[in-house]
Amino acid sequence: MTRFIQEIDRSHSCGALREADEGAEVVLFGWVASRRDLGGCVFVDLRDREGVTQVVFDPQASGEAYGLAGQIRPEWVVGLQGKVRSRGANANKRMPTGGIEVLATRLEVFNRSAVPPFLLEDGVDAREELRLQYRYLDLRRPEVTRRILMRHRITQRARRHLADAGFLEIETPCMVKYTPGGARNFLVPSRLNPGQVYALAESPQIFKQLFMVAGFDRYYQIARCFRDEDLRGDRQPEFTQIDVEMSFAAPRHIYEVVEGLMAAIFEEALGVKLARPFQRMTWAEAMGRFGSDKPDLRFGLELVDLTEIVRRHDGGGVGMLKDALASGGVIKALCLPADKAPSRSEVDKLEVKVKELGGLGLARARLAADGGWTQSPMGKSVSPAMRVEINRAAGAGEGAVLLLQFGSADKVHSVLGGLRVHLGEKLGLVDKIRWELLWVTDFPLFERAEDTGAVVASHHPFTSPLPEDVDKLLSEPLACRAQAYDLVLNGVEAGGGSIRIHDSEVQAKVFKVLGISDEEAREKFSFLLQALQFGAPPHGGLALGLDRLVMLLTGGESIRDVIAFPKTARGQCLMSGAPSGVSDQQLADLHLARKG
RNA sequence: GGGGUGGUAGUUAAGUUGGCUAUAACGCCGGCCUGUCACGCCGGAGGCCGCGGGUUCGAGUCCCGUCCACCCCGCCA
Repeated sequence: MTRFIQEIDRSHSCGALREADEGAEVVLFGWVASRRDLGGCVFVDLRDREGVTQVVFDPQASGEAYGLAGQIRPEWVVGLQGKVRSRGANANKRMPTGGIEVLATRLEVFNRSAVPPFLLEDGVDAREELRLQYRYLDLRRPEVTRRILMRHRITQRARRHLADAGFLEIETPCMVKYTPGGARNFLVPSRLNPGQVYALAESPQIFKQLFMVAGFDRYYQIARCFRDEDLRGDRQPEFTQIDVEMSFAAPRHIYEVVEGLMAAIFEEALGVKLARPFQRMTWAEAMGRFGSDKPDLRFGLELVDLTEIVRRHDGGGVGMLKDALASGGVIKALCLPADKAPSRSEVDKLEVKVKELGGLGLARARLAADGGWTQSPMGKSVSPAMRVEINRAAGAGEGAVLLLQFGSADKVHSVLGGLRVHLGEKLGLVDKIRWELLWVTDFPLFERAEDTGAVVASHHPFTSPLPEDVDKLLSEPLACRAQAYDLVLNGVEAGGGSIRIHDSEVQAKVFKVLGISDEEAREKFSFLLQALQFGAPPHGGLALGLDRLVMLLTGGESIRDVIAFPKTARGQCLMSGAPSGVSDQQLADLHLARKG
C-alpha cells in the first residue's frame, strides 16, 4: 500500500475547490474541524489555513475509509484522496467551497489530537487567558488565521510598493546604545563588558537618519521596536513599524509616498480605493475643533468655543465662567441635539466619565422651549443675553443638552475630546463602514512637562521647526511649530513622523531651548551629531504602526489579535512562560547581583 | 503607581435576602441513525465555586487579603 506524504502529493488546499472542479481526483491534507456521523455515512469538515471543505465517507466508495472516519475526532490531522462531486441541491451557500464535496476513497490519520481545551470555531469566546495559553490552537481558528494571513499580505504589499518607489529595505540593530528620552528601554546586560548594557531599540530613528547621511536616499524597514512601558490593548512591549525615511524631502513628499503606500494597502486588504490626497489639518485646528490630536472624523459633534461670547458678557453672571476667563482659561461645549440628548441620570454618568478624563466636573444645561436653561447649576444666574448667544453659537434647540468645560485650553480640550469620543461610540454616531484618514500637521515643537515644568521636545529633539518659526526658537520656543505630522485613521494614530534637523546651528538652538549643554549633547547623541557634520542631506520620514493598521483593517479589537504570539498586559507570554527566573550562575556570567 | 470589571464542570454562562444534594448549553464518553453542515435521538461521566484567612449553626453568595486576565487614568508615538 502506498503511503501519503512519501508517495502522494497534496493537490489542493481546503479552500480551493469549486463546482468547476467536479470530477477531479484530489488529495487534501488538513485538520478535522467537525464530524457528523449519520450512521450510514460520515461527513467531515476538513480545515487548513485556506479554508474548509466537506468530505463525505460512504461505505460504497470505500469501506476502509468509512470505517476509519467513524473513529477520527476533531483536530486530528489527516490526509485523504477522493473525487470532487457537486452537492447540487444540498449546496451550503455559507461556505466558499459549499457547492462541492469530496467523496473519499482513502483516508490516512497522520496524528491524533488530545481533546482541545476550547472549541476551535469562529464566534466562540473562550477566555483570552486560555486562548493565549494555547495560542497555537487559537491560531487554527479561521478568524484568527484570517488576520494573520491578512497581515502577511499587507506587509508583502508594503514591501513591494516601497521597493518599487525606490526605497531600500535595510535592517538596523535591535541591540543599541542607550539614549535618554522618550520611552523606557529594555536593557540587555553585556557579558563581555562587565557592568555595561545594550538597550533594545525603541525605534530605528537614529540609524535611519544615518542611512540618509550615508546617501542611501530612501530607506524602509518592517522594524521591530521595544518599549518598556505599561501596556494597553493597542500597546505591546514589542511591536512592529513600517519605518520610512527619505532624503531631500519636505512634508509634502512624505505625504505623497505614504498616501500611495496606504492606498496600496487598503486596496490589497479591503479592495477599497482611498481618495487622495488625504485631508490635512493643523494640530491647532484639530485640538480646537475636536479636542484631540487624532480626531475621529467619522462623526461630527465638534467642540463649540464659547470663550469670546463669555468674555463679551464678562461672565454673564456666572461666577465660575468669569473666574475661568480671569485665569486665562477657555470655555467650550459639546451640544447634543434633542434626539440624542442624554437623560438627567445619563448626564450624571457622563460626569463620572469626565472625572475619569481628568475634569473637575461637568457643567450642563438642558434647553427649554423658550431657550432657558434647566437642570443646570447656571440656569438661574446666567444672563439671558449671553444664554441666547451661547444657544445660537452651539446650534442648540429645544431639548438639546449643552455640556461645558472651562479652564486651561489643554484640560478643556482633553476632557471634551475624550467625552466626544465616548459619546460618539455610546450614541452610535460613528459610521462604522467609513475610513477617515487625515494628516495632522504642524505639531508644537516643544511642550512644557507637566511634572517638572521644563521645556521638552514634543516629538524628539531632532525634529525640524517650521521654516517660518526658526527665528522664534530662542525667544518664543513654546510658540514654535514643528515639521511633524501624524497620520490618523478613524481616530487612531496610525503613524507619525517629521522632517529632521540637518543644520547644526538650528540643532544647537534646539538643544539650548531644551537645556542640553554642548557637552551633554555630545555625550548623549555623539554619533548622530557627528554624522550630521558630514554632509547630511535634508531628510525626514515616518513610521506606521503595522499592528494597529492590521488591527483596524481586519476589525480586530486589540493588536493582540494580529500578533501571532502576543503578551499580556503584564508583559507575559502565557504560552511560553516568558519572562522567567534566572539562575545565580547566569547572573554571575552577566556580572549582575540579585537585589535583596 | 491609581481606579474599574471578571474568575463557578473541558468551555461559555446561571446561581435570589446566606439554606445547594451547585444548574444549563456546548464539548467529552457509549449506543442508534445515508444528506448532514450548530446534524438528530437515547444514555453516561465530569466540580478545591481562582487561592488564603475571617464572620456564621451554615458561605459560590458577606468581610479582609492575595493571584491572574481584561479595560480606563498615569506612562507611552
